[in-house]
Amino acid sequence: MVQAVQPITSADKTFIQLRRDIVEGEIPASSKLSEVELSTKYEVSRAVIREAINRLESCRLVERKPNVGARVVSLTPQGLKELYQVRESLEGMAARLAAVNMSEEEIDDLRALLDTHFKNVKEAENYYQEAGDLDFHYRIILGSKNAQLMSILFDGIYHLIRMYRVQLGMAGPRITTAFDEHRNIVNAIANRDPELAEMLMRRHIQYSGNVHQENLTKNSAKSIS
Amino acid sequence: MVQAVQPITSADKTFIQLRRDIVEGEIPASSKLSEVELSTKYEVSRAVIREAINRLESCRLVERKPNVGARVVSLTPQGLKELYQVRESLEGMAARLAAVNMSEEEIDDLRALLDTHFKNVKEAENYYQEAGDLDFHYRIILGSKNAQLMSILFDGIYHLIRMYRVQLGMAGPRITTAFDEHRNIVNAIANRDPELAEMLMRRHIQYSGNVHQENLTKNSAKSIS
DNA sequence: TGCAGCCAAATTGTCGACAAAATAGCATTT
DNA sequence: AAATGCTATTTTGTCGACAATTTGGCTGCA
Repeated sequence: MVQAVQPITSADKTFIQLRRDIVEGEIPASSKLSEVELSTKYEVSRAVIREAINRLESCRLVERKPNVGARVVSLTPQGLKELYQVRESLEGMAARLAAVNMSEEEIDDLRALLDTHFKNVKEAENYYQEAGDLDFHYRIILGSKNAQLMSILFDGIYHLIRMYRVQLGMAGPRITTAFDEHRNIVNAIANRDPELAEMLMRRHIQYSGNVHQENLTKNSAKSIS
Repeated sequence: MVQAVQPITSADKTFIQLRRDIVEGEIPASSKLSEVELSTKYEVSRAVIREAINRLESCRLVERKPNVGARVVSLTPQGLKELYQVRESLEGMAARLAAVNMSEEEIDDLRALLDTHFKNVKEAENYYQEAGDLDFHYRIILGSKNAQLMSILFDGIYHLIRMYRVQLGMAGPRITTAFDEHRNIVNAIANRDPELAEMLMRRHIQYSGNVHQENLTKNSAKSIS
């Protein structure tokens, strides 16, 4: 028996499209979201747009004021810092839980993934870089087997962080060092060492967060001058 | 000049009312939420109900399937466990950040609060217990000065945890020991010791989580027999 | 009896219209 | 000229109706 694909409503599609446009910067940060304007642009009724905006609000990608309207959130160094703090905490916990809950098979797959990425990265320096990093974190979060954790990270934090990365052009170098960090984390998980796995993951995210912070202040200084 | 109160829309009120009814169990767990039924019950249009349900979904209090409808989430031991794992992680981080970001005045206030609660608890054993505990955690999360953290905890996790507590009747005793734990956490924050504050907070939540877990399994065993 | 397909009822998804509120511009006053 | 108050316009909030989809039950057939 084939699993029937879940039907996607118009509101779903509009939400996903809108989210994409906001994250990728086609709808710029801090800009106002007019319901009528968007409903003509995306060719759906205002009700659909309203539902999409509501969902975007609960992702914290837009902010709404009653009777006034919705704006895309504005990007601030403070905001990015806060995001990374939450991410560090949650993914640290994810690594801790993964060290307990991941199956041996999942761990083997994760190792294989790392090898593949390593080869690809050596060949085409930074093409696979972001995708590889994402894959890695994605699997560990899945490995935590904690639905709340997954929901908060995948539906919320990750889109926000990506928004910062795309719009402030923060392609962290750090390729080879990040790779060693990834490998150490997998080893900790394979050794069923939750404390170490958490600690390594938290450090790993702290480092990448710091890099982004620096890029951000550098870039905003540039754009001011 | 007086700060104007933010206008509250019908959808806001309905959302808050619905959330209350779900958390307090007046709308039982796992029950279906019919839009027409609710719109007659709360005397608002279906559009308002839909918006409220959408927001409840992003709080993870209800689950929706396209073209089928929304159900209140079901309460499972696994679900409670996952919630406490996330809570431990996030509030641990909150305590860590509070140790850095809370002002001296806020710390003094927190100390005063603890004293007040201690007296009240001694007088009327468990009346102030829950409110006191809530107050304490609330202030530390505020003290983190991290908007993401606050939003995830206040808007999401806390209502869900309360739902479990109310509906599965988990009034943890643990009054005096919890008090000592609270005091130690405040001391760590006052000493500007982030690592210790985080560790103590995480333990504190682990303990209370364990108590609730036990109550839960006990109660569900009871209700089965 | 069991099962497949179909039909009817109920439920959700979408839409356009109206009501209420906020905003912007203009006139008036000091 | 600046500030205040009013009015017109725009924008959001709410509603009821229609369309699309699912669900439950019925009929007919093997």
